[in-house]
Amino acid sequence: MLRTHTCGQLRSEHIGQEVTLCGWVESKRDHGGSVFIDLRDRYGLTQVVVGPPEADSELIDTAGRVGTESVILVRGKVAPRLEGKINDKLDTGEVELRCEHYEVLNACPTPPFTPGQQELPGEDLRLKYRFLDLRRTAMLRSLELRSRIIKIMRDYFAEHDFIDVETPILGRSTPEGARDYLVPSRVHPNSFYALPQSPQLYKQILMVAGFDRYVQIAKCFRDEDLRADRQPEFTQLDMEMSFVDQDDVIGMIEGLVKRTAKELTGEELSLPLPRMTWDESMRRFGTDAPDLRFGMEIVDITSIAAEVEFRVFRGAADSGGFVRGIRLEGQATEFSRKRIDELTDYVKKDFGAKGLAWFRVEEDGSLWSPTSKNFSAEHLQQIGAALEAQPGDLLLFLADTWEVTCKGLAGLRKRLGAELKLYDERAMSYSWVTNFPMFERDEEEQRWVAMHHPFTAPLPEDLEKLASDPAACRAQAYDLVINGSEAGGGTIRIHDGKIQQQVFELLGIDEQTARDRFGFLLDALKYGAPPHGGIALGVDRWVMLFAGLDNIREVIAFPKTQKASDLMTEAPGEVDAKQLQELHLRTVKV
RNA sequence: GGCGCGGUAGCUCAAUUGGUUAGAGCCCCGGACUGUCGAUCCGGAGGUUGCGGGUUCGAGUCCCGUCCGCGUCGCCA
Repeated sequence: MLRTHTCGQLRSEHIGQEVTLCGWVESKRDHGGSVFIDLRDRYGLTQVVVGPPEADSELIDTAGRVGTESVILVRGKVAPRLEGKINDKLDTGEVELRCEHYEVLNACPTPPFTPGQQELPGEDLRLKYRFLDLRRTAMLRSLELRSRIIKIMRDYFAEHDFIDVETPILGRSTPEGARDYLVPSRVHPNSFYALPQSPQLYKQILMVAGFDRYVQIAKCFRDEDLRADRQPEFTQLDMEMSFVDQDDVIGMIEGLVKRTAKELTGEELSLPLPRMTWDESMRRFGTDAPDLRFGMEIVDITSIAAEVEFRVFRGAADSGGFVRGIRLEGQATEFSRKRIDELTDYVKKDFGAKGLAWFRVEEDGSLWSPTSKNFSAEHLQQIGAALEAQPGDLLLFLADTWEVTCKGLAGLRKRLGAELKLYDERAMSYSWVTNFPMFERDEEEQRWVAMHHPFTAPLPEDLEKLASDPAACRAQAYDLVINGSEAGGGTIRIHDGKIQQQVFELLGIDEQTARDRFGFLLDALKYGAPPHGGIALGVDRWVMLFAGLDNIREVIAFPKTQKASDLMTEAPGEVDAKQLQELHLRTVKV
């Protein structure tokens, strides 16, 4: 080692020792007669003093000219800080290193930004110079946290007899689900591998193989548009268990959640975690991933709306739609017309709502709105009562299809919850959403599509609905929700070839197609498949949520931009004509 | 693909209704300084206002196109 200690290590007990430190020049204070250098490495910051009597004027001069972010080595004795000069902002603030020997290991030209600077540079710059950005303490902490979380996960599953198995990255494209990333085959002209969207099929095969408990920290790839919490390549903790039901899988994960919460936040969670069915979640929160850190639940007033004169409400109710609303406690006077117009714009543009109806609750408890003359006093009173309105509240309503009211109100609730700071940002909320529907209707293509994936088992009591009423058929599927974010999702799988066949039929996958695409799985299910199920946890999201961040890129060392490029390596890039030729590919001008 | 925000000095930002030579802080360069820790003081350098076109006597500012970054909807079994 070039060094004897790290920059975060020295304390008063080291006073008098001769030590060598290596690190980056975080900052420099040049007084002419002596120079103070803050030397930084991963472990901390130590003040180095280059001055008399240890250093001669030439050394002082040299040190005074060192550039920020240069890598240097300094040797000297640890000395106490002068009387009253202790820096309690630093762990090493009681001491300093009096430099006797100084070496520049690598000089740094003026960097585009420095890790220690006050204002955070633009994100594009941070991504281009990620090696500088990663020197920032905040990035270091995020990635340390990530490392800790992954270790907790690995330890936990190892203790519970899970086998860590690696599954292939080069696989076969499965047309269901997200868009695949494709890799052309050199050996097989016109054929392509697909990068895994998840190790789903492999882990089921491992269950058939009798592995009983499988786990993997798996990279997954989906060629879909990005979001603040979504990257095209991401990490899942993927697991699968045999001879289990939904409660077994949930119980296993709850143990992990409890341990993680305990180790990271010190919070002692009481299990089991709250559970809610999908139906209930949509009814109360309009989303399958409700943020339970605050209330502001959705209230349905369709039955009242059906009676009123106001056309927007009655029209929605008469045409099979819904009128649902939320209550903003004490916000009547806080929300100007302009602010309400902004919210109206938001629900129109983002969720296709036709408008946003609102009422102010007056001092006497009566409801007022620009449209209140279209309501009888009695109806207004009923609406107020339904939402438990108090004087000073603001009530917001959407009158639309079930779907639009769900999405719009869930959007409003999420946005307003954050804007009005209705919850403690450090608070964590964990819960399960269960009993998802098996199928969704794809109106464009006029067919059923699997809500989770085509291997999801229906609830035993809904088995006959597969044939009679697919829309009402519920699945043995469960999502873990943390702070309104989907932090994981899993299912019990179909282990019966006949039921699998039935699901494929319903999805419009005929026997031949099923055989072509999933023949190996159907074979495996035939040759002695145990009942099995599992879950995949979004590792990046876990880290993001436990770090209290709202952006997944902050917990990934080398993330991609919204257009899926890497600004540092400039991936993706063009390739040589020769490479294309070997792959039997030709590009087309766009 | 839609909607929205942004792009001005190396960095973070400002620039009135379209009007003088596009400013400030930080950084950088030179000088001063025996204790600073956001050092201080003096002086200085630094600009194709993302790119292309248009309107205008005059464009950082208005219009059209385009590229890039961010947010969001669609999308994400």
